[in-house]
Amino acid sequence: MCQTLFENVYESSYVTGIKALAQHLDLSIGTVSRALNGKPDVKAETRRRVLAAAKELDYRPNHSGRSLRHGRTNTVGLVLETGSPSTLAGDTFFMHLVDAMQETLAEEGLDLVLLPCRSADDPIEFLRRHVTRRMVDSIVITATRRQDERIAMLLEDGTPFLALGRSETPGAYPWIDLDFAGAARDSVDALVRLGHRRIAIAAPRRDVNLAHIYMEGYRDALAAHGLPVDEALILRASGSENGGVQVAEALLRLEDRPTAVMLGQELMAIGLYSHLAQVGVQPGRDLSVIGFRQSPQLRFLSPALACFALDVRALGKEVGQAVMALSADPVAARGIGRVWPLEYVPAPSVQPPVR
Amino acid sequence: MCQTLFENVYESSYVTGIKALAQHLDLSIGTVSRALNGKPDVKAETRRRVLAAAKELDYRPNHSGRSLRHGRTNTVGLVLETGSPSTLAGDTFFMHLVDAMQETLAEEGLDLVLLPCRSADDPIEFLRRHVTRRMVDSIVITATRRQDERIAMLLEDGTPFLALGRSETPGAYPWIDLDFAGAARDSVDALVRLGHRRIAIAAPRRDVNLAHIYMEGYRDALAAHGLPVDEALILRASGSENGGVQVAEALLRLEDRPTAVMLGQELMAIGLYSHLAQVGVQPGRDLSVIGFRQSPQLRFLSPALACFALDVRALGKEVGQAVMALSADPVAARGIGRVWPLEYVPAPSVQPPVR
DNA sequence: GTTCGTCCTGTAAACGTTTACGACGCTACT
DNA sequence: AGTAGCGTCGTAAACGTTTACAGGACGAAC
Repeated sequence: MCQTLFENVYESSYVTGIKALAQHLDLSIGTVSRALNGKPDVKAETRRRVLAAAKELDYRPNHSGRSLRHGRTNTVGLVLETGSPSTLAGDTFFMHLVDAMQETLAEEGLDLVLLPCRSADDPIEFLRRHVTRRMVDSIVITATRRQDERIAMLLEDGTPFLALGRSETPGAYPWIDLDFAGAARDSVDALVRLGHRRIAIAAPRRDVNLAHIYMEGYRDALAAHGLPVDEALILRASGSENGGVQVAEALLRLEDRPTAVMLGQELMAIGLYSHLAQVGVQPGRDLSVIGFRQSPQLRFLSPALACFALDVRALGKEVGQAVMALSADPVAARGIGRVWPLEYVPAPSVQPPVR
Repeated sequence: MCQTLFENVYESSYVTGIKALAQHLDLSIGTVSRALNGKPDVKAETRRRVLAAAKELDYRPNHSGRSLRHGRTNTVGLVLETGSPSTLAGDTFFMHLVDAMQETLAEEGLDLVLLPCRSADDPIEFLRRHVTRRMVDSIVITATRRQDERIAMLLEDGTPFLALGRSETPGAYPWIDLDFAGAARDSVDALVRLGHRRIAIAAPRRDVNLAHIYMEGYRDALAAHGLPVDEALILRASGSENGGVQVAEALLRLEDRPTAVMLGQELMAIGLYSHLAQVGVQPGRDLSVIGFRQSPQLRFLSPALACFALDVRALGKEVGQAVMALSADPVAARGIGRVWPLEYVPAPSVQPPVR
């Protein structure tokens, strides 16, 4: 029976993949495929045999073949920028986010791969190469800029994508971002409630998006409390530890020193604490400090730093679901725009000002 | 001319990929492919036209199709464990390593993708799914264990792989690892030279490989100096900041307190410093401390921590080259086993013991 | 004028899957 | 008895590429 298959045995000396399975079972590859994929029109006994043989021969379907046949790869890519110290990269926060994302995606049989984009790479060319008609069928971009050409490119290209971070690039696209404005507002509220009036703020350079929104929340909150905005109290520095040092230096140089400072990046606190310690200024007592995101690296600052907590795993799941919605209904997904809440966590670094 | 192509135009209303290019140019897809891939047997004028049209139509070859045709994907995967605080994940060190790796791989037209393996995943099943006959044609595993079943599986499977970290799993396979033994030796040497005799050591749990080698270097170096090994000075704790706290507590509990401690994980220093500060013990003066790897998170410790520096980018390039050697000559590559040097960086946290 | 070579191009098979379709045997109904 | 239906399975096309091979045009050499 089934001579064609025996012919194949003699034609190609070494067969592989599903064909080998079919030969071994003396079935057609079509039937084997159907059995493996749970299609209804296959006898229970046959399916059992196929599954057993697949396990025995350690059959694993070729990803390229499968992707080529369906129009999709069942893989979503998350591009992260190596080299440049972005908000997300090089952070346990990020690892947990990815972990939770993957958990959600796995439920739908989707894989997640991280695409490291070198700082030397052109981010546009990088996306072109990877995304469209390539390894992944949808993509998550991180560390969005206020003007982000990647978004314009992806929109034009029609590639399903999700932005982790807002942007002012025109067009409707799905994004999820942290509530920077809310964090700024809550910071101001907490400080004003304790009696602070002169509140400094530090944020990274202008081109990164969060700085802009964080600033806006700061101004709005001050206005809501009827307080003036003193431009001298608005400090610019990089978001790294070194930026914190610069902020501390700038603060101490001010003639009418503020009684509190809020930091728009979590790592700044480390440099700030360090420099304050050198000059004998104690956080909390001499200067109230509110950081940004909770981070394991901040847990050992003394006195403990007031900052904002968020449920990373829940965020990761939300991101994962948004990505899946992307594939399911690209049009509807374009309406997704979600601000993820940050919860203020009081700590001794914030105290009433000394008069 | 060329009626078959015109037939295609009317048959399928919407064509895509190289076929669309061919139609647009009124050429066969074979010729177009040859022109794009720089094959010699194509007229210069034709090649020019094809290249121009490819750019105009923004043609990007389908990865699945290409991979299916060649037996390879031109992609190497690096699996990193999310969730668990590994040596590499969640670290700017790691990002720089990836950056340098990618730079090297890009020269040969290879892509690098990061495969996040959830802590909940079975690492073996994860590898099976991704590596063999799938998205990547070679793989880099990180955070090797002393007994690592992944290595055994990959060896048996025949998948080209590189281990970032040694293992005692039998078999010849390529690996690159940091010189933990050398770091331990140099630490002991530096401390003994200053007059320290009772030197404590802290390292993570036994199952991770580096701890074992680090310990061995410690014992050997002590023996070389004719010093006894006091088992009470060998401390076990996790490699995290919390581990450092535990180490500090254990140190202070010892009846005959050592004058120095060496830490097998860079993050430990943070917790250690923090706890020492709480009880008024000053690093350097009261207890000399040598950390492990340099890390931006340690830069703001005071007094500055003595630790070990390494050229991350050079290491990344070495890893990249090793991966390429893997594909070129799998047999020869199995001999690769490289210990990457660590350079001792003195700092005020190490001083002569007070008598 | 035939033959040979060179240059260029088209043809078609192949990579490993999935799936629409048809074929076959069997049961059960009219 | 004929046929409709169902269950099961094989066949073959298709996904987008690459490439071995063949073939056509053309010029040069005999």
